[in-house]
Amino acid sequence: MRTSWADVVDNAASGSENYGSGGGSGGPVKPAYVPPHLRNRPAGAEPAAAGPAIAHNSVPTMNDRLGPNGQTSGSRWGAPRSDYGRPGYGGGRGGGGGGGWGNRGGGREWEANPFGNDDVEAVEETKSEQESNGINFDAYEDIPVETTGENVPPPVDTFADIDLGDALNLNIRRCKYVKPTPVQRYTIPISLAGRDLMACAQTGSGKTAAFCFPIISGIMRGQSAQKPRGTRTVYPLALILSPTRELSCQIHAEARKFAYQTGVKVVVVYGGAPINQQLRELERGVDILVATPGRLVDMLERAKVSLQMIRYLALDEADRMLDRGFEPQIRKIVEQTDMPPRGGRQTMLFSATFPTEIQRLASDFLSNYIFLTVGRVGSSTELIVQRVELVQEVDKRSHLMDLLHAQKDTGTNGKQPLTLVFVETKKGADSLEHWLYSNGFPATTIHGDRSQPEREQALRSFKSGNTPILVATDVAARGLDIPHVSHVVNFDLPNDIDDYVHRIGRTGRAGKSGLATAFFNENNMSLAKGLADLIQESNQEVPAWLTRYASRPSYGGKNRRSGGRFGGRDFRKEGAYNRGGAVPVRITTVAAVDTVVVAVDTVVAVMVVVDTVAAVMAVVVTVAAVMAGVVQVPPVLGISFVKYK
DNA sequence: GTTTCCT
Repeated sequence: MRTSWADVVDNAASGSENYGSGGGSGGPVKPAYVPPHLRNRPAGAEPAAAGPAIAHNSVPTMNDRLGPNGQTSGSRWGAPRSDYGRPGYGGGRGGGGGGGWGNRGGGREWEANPFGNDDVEAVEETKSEQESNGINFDAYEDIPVETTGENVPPPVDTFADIDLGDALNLNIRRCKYVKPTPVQRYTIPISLAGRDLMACAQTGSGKTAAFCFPIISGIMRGQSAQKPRGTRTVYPLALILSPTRELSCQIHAEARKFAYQTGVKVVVVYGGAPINQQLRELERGVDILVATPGRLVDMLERAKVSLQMIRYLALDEADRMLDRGFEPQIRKIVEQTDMPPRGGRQTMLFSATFPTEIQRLASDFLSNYIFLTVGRVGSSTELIVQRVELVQEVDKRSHLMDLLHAQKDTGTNGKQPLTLVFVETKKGADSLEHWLYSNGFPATTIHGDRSQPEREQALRSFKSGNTPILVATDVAARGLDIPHVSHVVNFDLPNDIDDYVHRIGRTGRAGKSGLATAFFNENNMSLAKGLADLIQESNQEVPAWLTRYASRPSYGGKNRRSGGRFGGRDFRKEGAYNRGGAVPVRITTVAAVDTVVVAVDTVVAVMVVVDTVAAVMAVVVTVAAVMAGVVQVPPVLGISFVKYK
């Protein structure tokens, strides 16, 4: 039987004091002012020849790493690498593309243009579309930011302030990203400085770009060691892990845009799809590997992939990746493979939420990291109008139908707005979808019992508006960037307030507003306090009945918020025994005040059960002293010390 | 009690 710190903490259902918000990927950005020197440039212009928009330092090193085939890559900043023997990158289809790129190499492949329109000038042409697809930067004004850690690099105000490289800068313009979002302003300099990072930022605030840009930039400019040769094993330089297949696909699609014509190759692997096809893709070259944990473990065990060259590790939805369900696989990937240890790689963890106990776990993977929170608790969700309605189980369906009927009339252009309905179980999802469909509502469903093609079809059908109602389990709760979701219905509320935060974060993205409705009844009492506090912190009115439930001690449940502070707190700052960077003793109060879990590091842990608050404090002080080597263990209070692993 | 994550 496996026992770990994670299990202890997780089973303990500890009360934590942490909270964050947000979590998503970069959405579309408001087209805006293009400085004169960037105007009228041929879209496909070879940056190295066209003259950099940003003065790059003249690093005298060549990117001379060897590709899997042993060819030398002659490229550095801006220029496409030829280390996979690719041919001319072909400029790009459609208007404007063309020139410059792709006069190198002579290989076999053509890099598909991930952009619909390759013309940088389109940035200006689409100014009139601001309202429809722009990030509402006004929504990001005055966002409180907290950073902790040693020597935190200062934020930047514009992409031009960052030395990302010509090719990447061009892609940023192609993406119509004009100005970095707050999380990007802070994380990109931190990442470029080579620092490890734990970042909490709001849903839909642009985290994907925040970790992709520095990785791509770093690989473009990086000195690289020679990859081992003579095997069919592939050696990615960066690994991005995410908790669902669809999210990995989404990250891959985003990253491919950012990496277009940089020579940096991005590949995604995930379950439910033919593995041989993915292996072939890998063998054509991979710098950045985006993966779900299961499929990656499979490939590692088959020795198809080696992590020994990994320079960057990013965990998206990092708190989910380190909770009980995923933690063993993540440990296997990060700690039990040939991946360089922490300190030997750069590790970046991102999520909208970061419970304290997960921060503790996460610190195992980090080295002298910077902790960053962007966004006040509440500001993350102020754009999302939250409604909580008292609905009994038997009334849920008819109540949902009322909501759907009501908003049918509010749709624009004769189209019903997109509604995402979360349920607790896979069976429940199928059953609700069937019921909706037979009642004349075009719905589809996404959950883990459906085949991967079915899941992807459901998502496409929802996005396109063909079936404007999507019934989903938590597979769709995190990270997915689905434009135009105007309403999230928590048909069944989740057990964890953090899951609620992520679910409602599927609407109100990129600074837009959204609506979230929750059906609350006696089965959700444990969520009452968390929900009431969250709504309160979002400056919205809490229903009186919910306040009453929340104030009942037995129903209050845990409150993971940190007193209306920022989106999360660096757990290193908490407690009296862990000041400074090192963490001599980690303490979690569990459930009630009668249980304390103390961990000294990942190897040794002690569980102590006592019965009064005073005893808890006595134990804490004692254990801390013991661990610090100050005193011998006294036989205090009949404490049982359980050592494991 | 559930949901993700290799066949």
